[in-house]
Amino acid sequence: MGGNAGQGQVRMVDVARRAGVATVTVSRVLHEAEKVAPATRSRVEAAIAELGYLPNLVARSLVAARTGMVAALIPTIDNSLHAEMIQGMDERCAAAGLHLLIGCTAFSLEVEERMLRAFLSRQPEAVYLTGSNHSPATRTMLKASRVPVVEVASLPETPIDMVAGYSSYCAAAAVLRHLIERGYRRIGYVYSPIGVNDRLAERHRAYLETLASAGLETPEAWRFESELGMAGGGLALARLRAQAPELDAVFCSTDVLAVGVLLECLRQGIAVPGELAVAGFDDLPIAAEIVPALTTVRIPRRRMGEVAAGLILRRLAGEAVAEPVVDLGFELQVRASA
Amino acid sequence: MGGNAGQGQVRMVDVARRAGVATVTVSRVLHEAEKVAPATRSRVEAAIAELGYLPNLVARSLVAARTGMVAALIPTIDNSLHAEMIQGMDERCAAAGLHLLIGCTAFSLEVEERMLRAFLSRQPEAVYLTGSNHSPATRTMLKASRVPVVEVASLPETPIDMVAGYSSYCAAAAVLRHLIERGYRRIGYVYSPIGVNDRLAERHRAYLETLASAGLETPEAWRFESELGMAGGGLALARLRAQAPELDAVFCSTDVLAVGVLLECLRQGIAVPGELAVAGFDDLPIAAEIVPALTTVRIPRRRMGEVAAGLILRRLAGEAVAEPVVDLGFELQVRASA
DNA sequence: TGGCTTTATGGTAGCGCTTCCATCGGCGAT
DNA sequence: ATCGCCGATGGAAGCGCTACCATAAAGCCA
Repeated sequence: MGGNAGQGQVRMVDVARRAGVATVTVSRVLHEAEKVAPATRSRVEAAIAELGYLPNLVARSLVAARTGMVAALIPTIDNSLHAEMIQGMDERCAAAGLHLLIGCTAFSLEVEERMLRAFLSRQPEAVYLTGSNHSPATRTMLKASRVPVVEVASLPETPIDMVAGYSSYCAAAAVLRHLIERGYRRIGYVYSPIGVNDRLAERHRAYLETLASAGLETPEAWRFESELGMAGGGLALARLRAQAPELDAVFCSTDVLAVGVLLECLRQGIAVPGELAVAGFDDLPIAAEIVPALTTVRIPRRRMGEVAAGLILRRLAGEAVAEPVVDLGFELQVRASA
Repeated sequence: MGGNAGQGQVRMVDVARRAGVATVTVSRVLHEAEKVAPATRSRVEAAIAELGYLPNLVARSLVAARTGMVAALIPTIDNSLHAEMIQGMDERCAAAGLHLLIGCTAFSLEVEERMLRAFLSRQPEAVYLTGSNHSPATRTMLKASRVPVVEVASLPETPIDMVAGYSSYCAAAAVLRHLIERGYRRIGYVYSPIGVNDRLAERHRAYLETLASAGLETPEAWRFESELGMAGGGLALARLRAQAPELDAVFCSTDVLAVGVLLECLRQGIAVPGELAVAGFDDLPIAAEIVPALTTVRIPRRRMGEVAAGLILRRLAGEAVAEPVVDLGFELQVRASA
């Protein structure tokens, strides 16, 4: 028996029969009510209410070739950054009657490809992708499907279609330049495993290049790769203090690590920023609250989702999108920690 | 033009033509490959690959009366608790080939009802609902649709169908009893607006009843309702210290507020737990890291999602679910703050 | 009042796929 | 040699709905 309604389902014919009209009239009441005589319309509406009729969108989608669904692929849902982007996206989409089909790629291009194949089979009207790192097959499928695509969070060199992002490189460089301006010269780097995450790769590059171009050193002993999570930040700090006690500042690839570093400093009684300055990336809500407040860079997470939705909606409305690549920028947040 | 593929779409007939077989044979290669002769099968598979054919799941769903989709309604995605539950749910569902259609109700029963109506039109095979507070119309629709339903996070008195939850009342009571055992007698309460959130309502009740049954007071001046967020917790602490300086402990309806309280204590130099004990609810990752570490109660967020998926999958497999209401319990986490 | 448009409704085809039943060789059993 | 059966394939119907075109009734102008 498992599965949905099936046999018991009320169909449009049932409503039509009850109201004494043809099915096409019921369909019209649903979509172009103004073209139906008031008396007929209310009879149909009554029948709909009495039978508790819900139109079958699967059937409608098949004939109308419009599903009203948008496929979104994100690394994981339980990551506040992506959750907020999707939240912004969903609010705009829901308002336009578009529903989100969400899938998690677990930071794997292969999983992304497999999920995309499955999702495209569902005939979404647009696809939301995270970042700019995608497998060739993913790109091919997307091109072939001719569905509008938005890549969110990066600024790809070769965008698939549309983009709502920011430059991780520039944002990280801005934080690092701030540290340099403040006089810090021995700046360490704490980061989580990069994997296929192009944003983390960019931040890494920004760390190396920005310091190099300022004539500063970046020996390997000043870097530490740690599991993502506050505990990871704490561990990283302990290790860095051991292997590179000369550091006067630490840049973290994300606030989660930075908060871990800050809390470890609190535990060990290391004065921030006196003894060691700390800077993060993302501007999570806790950044402004923690003691000392964290210097970081705010990225427009919610806004990226909203803009992504806007781009899709405009495209679906048939409008040409003049600027398919939108750079939402970032904002340096200078606080007490650096 | 806007919208998905349409005209250019490769259909099953195209594959059939190319492979020199009937469409039904292509369908068989896709679903019951063993019934097709090896030679034919590889010819069809070649045609599929050459044309980049993706089956149209909308059409398949219509005839098979199985969409392979599960509708999930949560308050917001950008809430780590719900995100983790959904993450657990999604992992299990994805493994079984079920895709999640996610909608945000923004803590409104009316929005929930509207979204459910829209989602049910898409013929989901199951519905995931948050909490146990739903409008009568929501319940009616669900019953009429005969779709398996799981309510997650609460233990409803009158479940719609299946449940994967825990008791907010018991969990909050456990934290409060711990505070009482530790000798605290003047226990305040910081909470976020309850609205339609039955879990928050239960915690509130637990606060009043647990203290009362221990013979302790709960004057109104010992409670403070604050916006959700760390800043809200900080504000609440400041207010409570002003209006009720006699408090020796504070219980917070969620760790987010508790962390706000803790950080405000740090800022104001209030000794925790010496001067004031603090306890939270949820056991967010930061609870174990913050200084002092937060005493709280861990709820099985990810597990609830997994169990919810398990219940749905068993039901869809046609198995009778003997225990449709699963209580996942909770774990008191005693740490330094109380 | 006739010929015209306008408004309200219905009939029918078909979206892309799967399900059911029919067909057709070929093979072993009698 | 004949029958029956099975494995492999195809034809056709139809899932529930909407798009398109047809039709009938009602209004409008000269």
